[in-house]
Amino acid sequence: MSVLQTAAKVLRCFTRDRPVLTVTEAAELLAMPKSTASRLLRAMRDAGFLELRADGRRYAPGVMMVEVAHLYAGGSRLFQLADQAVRALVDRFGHTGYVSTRDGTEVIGLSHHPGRNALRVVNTIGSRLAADASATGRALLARLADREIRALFPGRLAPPSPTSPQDFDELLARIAQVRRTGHAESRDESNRGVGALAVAVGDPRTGEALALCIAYPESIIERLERTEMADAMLAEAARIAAEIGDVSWARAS
Amino acid sequence: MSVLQTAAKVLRCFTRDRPVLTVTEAAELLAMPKSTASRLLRAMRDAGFLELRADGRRYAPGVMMVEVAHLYAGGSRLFQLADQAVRALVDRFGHTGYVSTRDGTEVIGLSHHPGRNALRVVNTIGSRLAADASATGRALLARLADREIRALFPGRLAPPSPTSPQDFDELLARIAQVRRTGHAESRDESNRGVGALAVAVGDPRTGEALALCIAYPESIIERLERTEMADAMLAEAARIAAEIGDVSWARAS
DNA sequence: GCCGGAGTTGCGGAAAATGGAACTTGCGTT
DNA sequence: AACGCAAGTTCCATTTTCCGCAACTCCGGC
Repeated sequence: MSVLQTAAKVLRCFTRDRPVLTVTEAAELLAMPKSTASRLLRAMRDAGFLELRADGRRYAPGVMMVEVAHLYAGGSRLFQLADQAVRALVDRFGHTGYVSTRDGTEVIGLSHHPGRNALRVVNTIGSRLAADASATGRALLARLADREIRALFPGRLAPPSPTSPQDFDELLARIAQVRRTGHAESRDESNRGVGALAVAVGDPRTGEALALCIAYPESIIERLERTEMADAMLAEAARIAAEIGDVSWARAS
Repeated sequence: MSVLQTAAKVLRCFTRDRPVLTVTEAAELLAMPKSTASRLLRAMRDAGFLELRADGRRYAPGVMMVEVAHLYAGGSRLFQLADQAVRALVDRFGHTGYVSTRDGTEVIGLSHHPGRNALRVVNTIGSRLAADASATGRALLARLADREIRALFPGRLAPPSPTSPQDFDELLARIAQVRRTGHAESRDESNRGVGALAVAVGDPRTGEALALCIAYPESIIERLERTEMADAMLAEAARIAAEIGDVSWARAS
């Protein structure tokens, strides 16, 4: 196995709950000799992937990661349009918005625009949610064929709340509804008390797809506002689809 | 030279202007044979550092980078306090705020909070500014001894505007003023028409230091508001210093 | 069908990573 | 102050990977 693979494994050891790593922790987590871990972490630091905290023992991700990550979406016109659209929606409605992408059965936040309301979702960028149990996820899944979706979910679903799809058939039904209405909706699913609307946009040529999402406290939302937001999101998505040249979108809506 | 070093060099090839890389580009930029570049990029993709765009030729940073980058600051209590403080300042004054750190003679944005005003600095996270020619940079430099600052700037300064320090002595003078007042100020320096106030906070035990910064359109700012903001920033910094246990800060103010 | 640029693959020599064990360091205990 | 202990580093022979060259494939344009 190449060093790069191992280095990537090290990076994946970092989590919200474990933002720093010592040599011993890394060695245990990756089941490697301490000597290997010691040299690897040092090499990663020398290369800029990690930095050594001032105590001299704990390693954390390096600034280089921040610099590079920030360019992740730079090459994607789709992302820029999506991000701009979400910003406009946030400005207009005051709720929190974000742009996400799908990776297998999970969705990952790529950008985050806190709104004016009280919703304090700590940090959605870089964190993963189950695709079946979130509006963003179902909006993105709706772009796949049922057959492809089935292939993604071989096992049983693990619904985090009673308002999430409880089994695969319910997931498909919810997704079918997304295809009809153009938008996905969640209430009280991965985050308690939080509702969300999501719309997917994509570039059919590249297969790239992103979801625009607006999240709000379930308690303060009115049906009228929700309808208005869904319409506004669809309008933004249509604008983006036209700009990108996504003809399939026009068909769907 | 280890693969990690080379991989890091590849990652550093990505910029705002070149957000994707082909095998040939990478080979040219890093002066390596195409075969090496080809295998390296593929290995980096297999490990998750890069992803291959749908055209099958262009590589871009991978999602993993976003995930890891987001944890960069998670291990730092100082960063969390600083970010929170900046958010409060942005809420109060409506201008754009950010948190930065210093890397040699440059400062790098770590978090970014767009304000309500019209200032549309596209994206400060992950981008670098000259430390000598920015408020954040001078605020952070002021924590060093003059001797250390001199060691950082061996050559001549390259002031980007007439309001930046034109030579090393002027830089030292501006920094001395930062030490007296506790805050740094810039006008029309790296960004035209933009003014900024910055205050540094740090943990003397670890040596870690960050700058809080508020940026605003130079044209709309009143002297009174600037004073108020500087005071508010100093108050936040003092709160953070107390929380962290930075006694040196108390001495400076 | 040919050309040229872009990217990949096979091969031997060269360089690096690996794991075990011995060694050093830092720290709290007795 | 010596001791024990855990964390981390260094040494070294072995194994694995990497490197650069050159030959090769792939694909679009002419």
